[in-house]
Amino acid sequence: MGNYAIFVNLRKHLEETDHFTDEEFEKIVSFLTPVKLNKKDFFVRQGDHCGYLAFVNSGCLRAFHTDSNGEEFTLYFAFLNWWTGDKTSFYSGSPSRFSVQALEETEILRADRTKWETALDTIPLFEKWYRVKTRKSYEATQQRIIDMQSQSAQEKYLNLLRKAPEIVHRIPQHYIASYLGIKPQSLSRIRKNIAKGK
Amino acid sequence: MGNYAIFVNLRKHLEETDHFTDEEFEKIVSFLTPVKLNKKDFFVRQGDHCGYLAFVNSGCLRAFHTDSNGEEFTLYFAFLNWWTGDKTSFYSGSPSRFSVQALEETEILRADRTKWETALDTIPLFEKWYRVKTRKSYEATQQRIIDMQSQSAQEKYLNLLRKAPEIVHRIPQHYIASYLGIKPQSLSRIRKNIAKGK
DNA sequence: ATGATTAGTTAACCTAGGTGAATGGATTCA
DNA sequence: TGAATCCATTCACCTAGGTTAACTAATCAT
Repeated sequence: MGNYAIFVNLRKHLEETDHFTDEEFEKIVSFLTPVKLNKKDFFVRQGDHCGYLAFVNSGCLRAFHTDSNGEEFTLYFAFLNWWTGDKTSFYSGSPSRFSVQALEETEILRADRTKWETALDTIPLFEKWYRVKTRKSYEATQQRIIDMQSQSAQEKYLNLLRKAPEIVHRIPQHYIASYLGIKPQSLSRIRKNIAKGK
Repeated sequence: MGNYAIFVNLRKHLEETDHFTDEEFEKIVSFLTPVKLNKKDFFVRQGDHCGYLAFVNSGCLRAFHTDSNGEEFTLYFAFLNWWTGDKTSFYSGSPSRFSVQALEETEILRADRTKWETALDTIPLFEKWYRVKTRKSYEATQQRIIDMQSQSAQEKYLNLLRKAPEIVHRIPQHYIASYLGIKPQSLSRIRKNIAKGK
């Protein structure tokens, strides 16, 4: 089975919620393909079919939607131990509603549709794990809607700083702005206001 | 088994995606309790444990979050054939992040946690149905984030009118405003602008 | 029926964030 | 190593939507 080191994170991640036997884990791993992405490589482009899901093993990706005016909006950043890909597209074959692009050199474990289905069908614990995972993603997305609505841009930025400093410090500011739903100039202004004690 | 009429919608709803045998369907139904809600009754209050999920059989509910300033934001309206309830709270026992309140006299089919688990565990097709359903909710929520971000209030309102006229015409305007993320006065202004040809 | 809340509208003014343009620093790439 | 981008910042001005408050039309409760 060759290089196990690159599956260490995955195992730790899976075992945060469930305990998998070595056998089960090796089976899961056999359905995944390690892939390297260079900075700016796309994992999937909006409009294309998203044929894969990906587990982030190192590096960082950005998922973003481009609207009809060409404006980008960042849905999320995917770091170590995140899963990414447009599930709607993955499952139904519809065009992906967002792009996912590497912000730096990034290593992912890639699952294609048929392998994924086989994994879910043949490893009951994995299926259970995935069900809970999907539910949690749903909950996080619902929470994001609430947060988007109930906070000013400055509050959102300060909260991001508190809850995820690694995002703020690792990622170019114009992407942070696009995550907060504002323009880079506005983020600059907000940062200036914060610097001089609001 | 008494009154089957109130389960007709549920059956049609389930069979949109999967075909259930009479046996399976009766089993599912046996895990549900019909409940009547009067106008303004709460199905769950934000902060309380959400002990149930509900299928809407008639009437209409509103799911809304109240933020720290007391401002309400409507997450969605639940009509015929919608499911509602805060799943996070339902599954983990955490406080519900939003309230769900009847906007008119409403009939729901209510599932409590243990019954629901039993249904999922003992009816594989139901489990499969539920998995797909959860995924679709997730996708819809992700789409809502995209829409919230990429449209002005006026565009959101016009789109809502196009895509869901029954919402706009059945529901008091201040709730529509809170769904769009604006104040009732602003919705009035927008409606006036639209009336005089933008 | 009648007074009392609740819903919708309008208007004058305010503010957070957008726009466009200019500047300087940092990367990238030939 | 130098031209070309790209990134972050600043500023002057603009605009969508918020705020306050007044007025009217509906609903509701007794």
